[in-house]
This record gives sequence, C-alpha cells and structure tokens, in this order.
Amino acid sequence: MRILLIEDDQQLCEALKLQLEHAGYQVDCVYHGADAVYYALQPVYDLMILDRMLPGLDGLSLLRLIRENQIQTPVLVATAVDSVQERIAGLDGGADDYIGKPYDIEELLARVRALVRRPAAIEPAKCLQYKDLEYDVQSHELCVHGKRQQLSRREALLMECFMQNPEKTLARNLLFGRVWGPDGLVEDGNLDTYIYYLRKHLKTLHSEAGIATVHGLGYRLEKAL
Amino acid sequence: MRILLIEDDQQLCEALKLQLEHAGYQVDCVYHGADAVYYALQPVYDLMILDRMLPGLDGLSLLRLIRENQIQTPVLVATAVDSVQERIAGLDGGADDYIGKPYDIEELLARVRALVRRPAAIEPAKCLQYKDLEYDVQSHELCVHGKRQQLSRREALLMECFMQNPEKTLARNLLFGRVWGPDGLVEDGNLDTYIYYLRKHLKTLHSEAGIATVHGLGYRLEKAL
DNA sequence: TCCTCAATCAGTAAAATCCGCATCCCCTTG
DNA sequence: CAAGGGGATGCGGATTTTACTGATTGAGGA
Repeated sequence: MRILLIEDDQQLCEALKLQLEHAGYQVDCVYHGADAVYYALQPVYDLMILDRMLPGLDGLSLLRLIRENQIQTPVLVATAVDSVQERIAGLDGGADDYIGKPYDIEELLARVRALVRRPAAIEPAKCLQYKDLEYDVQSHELCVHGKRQQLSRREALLMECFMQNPEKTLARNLLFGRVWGPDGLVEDGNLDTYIYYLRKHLKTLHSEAGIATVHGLGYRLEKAL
Repeated sequence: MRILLIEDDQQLCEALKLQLEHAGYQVDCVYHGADAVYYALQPVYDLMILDRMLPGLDGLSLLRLIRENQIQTPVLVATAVDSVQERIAGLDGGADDYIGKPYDIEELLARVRALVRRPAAIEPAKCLQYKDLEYDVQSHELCVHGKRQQLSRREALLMECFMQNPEKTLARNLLFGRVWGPDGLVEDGNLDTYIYYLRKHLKTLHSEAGIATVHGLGYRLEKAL
C-alpha cells in the first residue's frame, strides 16, 4: 500500500509519515504544489492525503487536476480550512473524505483504513473488436473464441491501426508512419514482414477476419474469403 | 440510486428522507432494529445511512451483521455518539464514513454524493487469493495449501500488485513505480531480480500460479503451465 | 510479355529478460 | 561497538524473443 502525503508543514508531514509507516504503509511526502502535481499524476498510489492549503497551488485545484487526468485514487482532504461550506466544496470536488485539523491521529488512521480497503483497480482493459476478433490494447493480446495470442510491440502497433479502422483501406505510408514513426529509418519492406506475421496469427487463431492487399495502395482489415 | 435510512427518531428520519428525495434518491426508512436487519440484508441499496443508537439493536452490531453477510453497500454512520473512539470503532467496524450529530444537512448530502460516486467498499481484505495462492497483505505472508513463505518488503509490494490484478498484464514501469516509488533511483533491472525471487517462492510452494513474462511490456500473474 | 509490387521466409542483429553472484547497507545481538 | 545476517542493489554473461534485412518466388496490371 502506497500513500502520497501532500502537506506543506514539513514537520507535521514527517510526523504523519512516521505514523503511517508504522501502520505498514509506504509513504511519499511532498511539500510544494509544484511537486505535488507531478507525484499526484503518477498512477502508483492507493491513497492521497491532501492538505487544503498549499503554497503555490490550491488543494482543490490540485484535486480537480487529478480527477481530470483520470486518476481515480481515493483522496482524503485533511486541512485547517474547515467550515461546512469548505467540506462540501471538497467532497463535491472529488474528495472521498474530509477531516478538519486538528484531528486525532487515530481517527485519521481509521479513515485511511476505510478508504484503502476498497479494491485497487489499476486500469480498465480497453478492448477493440471486429467480427470474432478481440484485441486488448493494454496487454497486446489478440483473442478469438477464447484462444489467445500475445503480440510483440511492432505487431501490436500495426494491429491497433487495423482494429481502429476496420474495413478501411490504410495506405502503406500511413501504416509505416504509425508503426515506425514519421522518420523511421528502417527498410520500407519491413511492413510486409509484419503484415505477414499478423496474417499468420489470424490464420492460426482461425479468425473470420483477414488482411486484404490493396495493390499499389496499402492494406485493409476485412472478412476473410 | 436507492438509499436505506436507519434512524430511530421518526421525525428526523422523515425530514431527512424528504431532503434526500429532493436530491433525487429513492429512500426507504426504517425505525427499529428488527426492521433494519431485514432491510439492510437486502442487496438492493447503493448506500445506507445508519444511526448509531437504535432501540433493540446497536448500530455497530447491525453494521457487523451487514458485513458478515457479504453486503458491501457503503455505510455512512450518522450519530450523536461522537467521540474519536466511537468514530474509530465505527470506521473499523466497516463504515465508510462517520459524521456526528448535529450535522449540516448539506454536508451530509455532500458525503452521500462522495460515497455513491464510487464502487462499493468491501470487507477489509486481509487476504488476497488467486487459484491455490493466498497472500496476507498485513503480514506479507504467502500461503499455498498450508505451506507458508514470508516475503521481504520489496517482494511483498510486488506480490500485492499481482494479487490485486490477477491475469492482468502489468507494465514494467507501473510495477516499478509501485514498488520503488515514482522517483525510485535504483536500477530498473532490480525488478527482474524480484520477479525472479517471487517465481522461486511460487515454485517452492508448488503453486498453480505463476508469473508470465509479456515481452516488451511487463508481467502477469496467471495459471502456470 | 514485361515490369512492378507484394509475399514469404531464412538468417542475423539487436534488445529484453533471466538468473546467479558479489557487494553494500542496515538492523539486531552479544 | 563489532560481528553476523537478511535484504537490497548493481553487474554481467547466458538465454530467449523480437526486429530487421535481403534473396527468392509469386501475383497484377499495362
């Protein structure tokens, strides 16, 4: 369990860190708004404890930023700014809990436990589909009727192009640019090789889908003959 | 959104119900411990608001009962019994939030919003499981068919990632971030070493589970060959 | 028919990973 | 405060996987 502690009072922060570490958590401390932004956007934490008053950046702005960047980590706002209005603003701003200073350390720990015991979903698997073919963008995995095939990096980049544009003719240049970058310095013929690899995989998996050649232009993902 | 309101003060309960309904929730009220048990065990609610003081049944006992019956609905305890000790007992008893009376109705609504906007909390997951493998997050202990293996700190952090996301491919840098922190200044290759350690442990324990390599991406916990 | 583009595939270069070892660091113990 | 031990780290050779090249064969279009 890894917790990010965002608190400008360095002394308090260290003390709190000790307490949390004693309770068995990994704790990272940051003291400034600028650092906070960087760390908070790392998708590695199970919980963030956020001070409302940060030099350089308002806590709520940071919270909003975090949520806008699809970081779903639970956030506990712990702060001296503690009117009912502020609590409401904090909770509606995306906080999962709000506790006013001064607080009892044991209560804080209890609230941390309550927040942390939910499942930590790391990321939803994005999956593209065409016919009987499924392709998981995250894990580079191709799947037909439960049979699976792991793709290498290049194969995966190429397959992603096709799955995002099924039944569309994709020019060789376009594909090449997407897989090897705009200034790829490898032989153009390499693309053929990877088309070949993908076709082999599709055949092995007995997929309905296949890659058709459009002579002089490029390729297209479509229903195989 | 359906909310169960458990509150012995009938007048307060009705008032609260009105407020919640005005905010767009479906609300069911119960006034007695006996009714509360029946309703709380229906797995149809998105949130329960629970008074600590119930005639016939203590709120915390009810909470325990709810959790023992695998009801994972978020619970907000709202009560006049409001010392730090009580809060801690409530939160550790399975509550997701705890607010003392008298409270501001707007704050209550804000806390309700915060609770319902995320997936339900679960029983404190003392033990994660996958196949024949059990992992105790607290004690860093791995267990297969009664055979035990104590993990070191780094091993434990790594194993926790896998057990929380079994059969998901986890990227190298994700794992690295969770084990060594976002700015870990150690050699990246260390991750290999710890994967190696975990594999050795899994083999020693003769577990069905194994860690597969996803070349160029990362690793995945899955059934061993 | 001739010419161009594509398909296939083997062989090699490069990269990522595995895995053991030596060292360092820190905590505990005597 | 020195010794011992476990864990953490860095290194590097062996191994596996992927990436790339180029030669050969096949298919289309003018």
